[in-house]
Amino acid sequence: MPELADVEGLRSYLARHAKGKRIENVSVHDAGVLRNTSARDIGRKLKGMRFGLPERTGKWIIVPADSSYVLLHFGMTGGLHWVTGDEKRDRSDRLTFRIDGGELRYHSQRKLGGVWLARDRNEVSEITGPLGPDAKSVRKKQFHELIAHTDRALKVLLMDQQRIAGLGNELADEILWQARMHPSTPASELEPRRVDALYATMRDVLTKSVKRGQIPDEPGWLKSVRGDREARCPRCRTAIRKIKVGGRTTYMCPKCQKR
DNA sequence: TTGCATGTTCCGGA
DNA sequence: GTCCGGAACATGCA
Repeated sequence: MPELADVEGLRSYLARHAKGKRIENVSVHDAGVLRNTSARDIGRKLKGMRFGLPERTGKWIIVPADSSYVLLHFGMTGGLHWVTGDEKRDRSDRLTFRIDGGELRYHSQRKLGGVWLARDRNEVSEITGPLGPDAKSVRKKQFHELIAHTDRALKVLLMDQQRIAGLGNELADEILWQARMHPSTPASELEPRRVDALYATMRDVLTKSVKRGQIPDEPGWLKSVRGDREARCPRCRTAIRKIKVGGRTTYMCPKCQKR
């Protein structure tokens, strides 16, 4: 679930329910998601603090809590759940922030993401590591610079967080399918006009996906056939091919996406 | 039972 | 230094 669009959805969900509210306590149900803190430490540091406006960079959510920051990453499975009643905890709920009026639960099935604490902006960037400009807001000129000068596969570049932050396996496939470009195309082969087209498609896919908080699972979207046993291209009905690019399973249409 | 999964990092080799 | 493939992390599902 969590690529740029999903994470942006989680960010606004968090803002809607937790912004400005005081943290009463933090319960850790599975310390396996704590990355640079402990159950005791996170409780001690956050108790009494107020959540500020959460930000998103790439697939990270950074939430100010008074003078410090909470960083959330969701790996391949994970999310947030706001609970106001006495709803029973799910087995994948790993941590709960009890705040004014309810509980914000961080859940993650596979625990590939996690929760970090940072004291300042410097520590925040040490934790996230180097990130390129966010895919949602990168400018066209900068996109050209990022795509040029390398023979690496387009899909690999799009997913490289150090280059452009936020795109994952599904968004990269969706963008390349909509742009009708083969995922293995060496970036340097793209003429400037094609880079423009790729940029425009990326913007369009992201705008529509962010609006829904996920890639639209609708006719006309590659996402709608992802996982189907005998997936067919939503455009031309050709059998979708599954190949490996950059080590990841890649859905593509051999007819629409020529090299 | 085996393979695969929306992410990231580390390691060895070319 | 660059790039690639594979393994690892932990868990559930087909």
